[in-house]
Amino acid sequence: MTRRKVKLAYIIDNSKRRATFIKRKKGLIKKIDEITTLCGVEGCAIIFSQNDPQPAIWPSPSGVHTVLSRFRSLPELEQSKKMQNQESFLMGRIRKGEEQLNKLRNESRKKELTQLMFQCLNAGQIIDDVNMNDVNGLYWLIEQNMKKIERHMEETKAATVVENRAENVIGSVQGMENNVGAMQTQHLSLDFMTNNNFGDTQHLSLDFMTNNNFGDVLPFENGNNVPNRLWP
Amino acid sequence: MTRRKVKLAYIIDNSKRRATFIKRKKGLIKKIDEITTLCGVEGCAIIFSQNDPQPAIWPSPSGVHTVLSRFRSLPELEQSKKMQNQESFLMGRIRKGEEQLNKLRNESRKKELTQLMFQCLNAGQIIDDVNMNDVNGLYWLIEQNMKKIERHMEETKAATVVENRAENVIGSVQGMENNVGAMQTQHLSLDFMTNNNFGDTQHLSLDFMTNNNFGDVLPFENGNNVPNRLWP
DNA sequence: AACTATTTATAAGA
DNA sequence: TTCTTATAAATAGTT
Repeated sequence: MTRRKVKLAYIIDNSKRRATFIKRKKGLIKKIDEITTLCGVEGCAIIFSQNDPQPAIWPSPSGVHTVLSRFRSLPELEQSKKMQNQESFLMGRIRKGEEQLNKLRNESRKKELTQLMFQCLNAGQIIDDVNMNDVNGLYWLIEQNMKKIERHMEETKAATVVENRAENVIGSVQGMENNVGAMQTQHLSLDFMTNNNFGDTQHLSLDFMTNNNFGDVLPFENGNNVPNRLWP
Repeated sequence: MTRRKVKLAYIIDNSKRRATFIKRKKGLIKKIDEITTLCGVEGCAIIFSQNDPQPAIWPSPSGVHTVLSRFRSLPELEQSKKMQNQESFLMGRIRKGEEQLNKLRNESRKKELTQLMFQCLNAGQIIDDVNMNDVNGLYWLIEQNMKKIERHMEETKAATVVENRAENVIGSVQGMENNVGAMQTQHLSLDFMTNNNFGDTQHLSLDFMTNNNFGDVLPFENGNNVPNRLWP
């Protein structure tokens, strides 16, 4: 500074502050321009003025793109030890969004499967356009429901499953594996009935074979893995 | 600069460039810190060094958070005329993500409603824990399906709806409005049947009243509005 | 918006 | 590298 060494604190006086802001903003941009040119480096800056809700300033031009994709492609947030802050807010934001997306995808897939299950129950059979992937999904879903029911039974010590109105589906699974050369096939027969909360029960039996491991579920990001989507 | 006026161009000499980078980076951060403090303004900067794939530098700490949420809340990307660049790559990324989220939310809600509809159809009545919101949703869903069916009939000129295997639900809606003082109530009776692709049909009739406009759907971001979520 | 007295930033040298 | 220092740049206060 000049004429007087200024003390580093919020400038109360409105016009003075505004003037300073404008001057320093200009200087800042110049500095950033210089460092990028001199050092062959990508960089950008954002500044919001306070009363002026004027958007922001972005110094370097295409730099923003490069900077941010590089930033994004960092191996791990952990690597950001060298960042002068603890955590990148923006990356956090994106990560959060992606988590939400994954969660929603899982929920969505679960709903699809439940719907498919009910459709099958309505039809009394596996309906035509159910592919292997969906059968895996159904298998997974039924397993989950069974686990839930088992937990619930454990808790309530209820004698009969049918009276358990909290759950929709009970099932029994018998598995049998054959190894045919390198190809592993499995025969599975599912036999389940519903207690669909409205008094009536329905039966469905699935019978199929596959060369997939039924236990395989696709790797989703967050906790409760759901086999992948039914409809693209 | 000093000792000599430096010409603004890429510094060829490696060590010289590195030294300059370090010095100027430090200076830059200080400047940003100063402007934010002095002017009560939020700002941040990212710089990647070039050979050093060291992540980046983030000057202001919590500033990043505020800066970016403000940046996000800008009325329109169009407003970014003042930005010294054309378009924020990162914001695009975030916006895309949000669009995906919204789309998925809508799909998800639609699946919930479809499931609920089938449950109702199974039960032959509106099941107990269906709230007004869900009834609105059902109404909406049925309307959508009806529209679809109508469009399809239009296209195929098919005489009977029951033979239309592409759709699940047909319905008829009769509405009647009374204005009771300031409070507007509506009596609606829904009467619909399904052709659930498996040969059998099911009937459901809903009878209810409300002081909501059934036509109201909650404002979702993208296109095809779906009434809001069934389960929190 | 321009001016300048000073403070700051920093290129080059040690 | 780090420190020193001469000098270029930035800018607070003033007009």
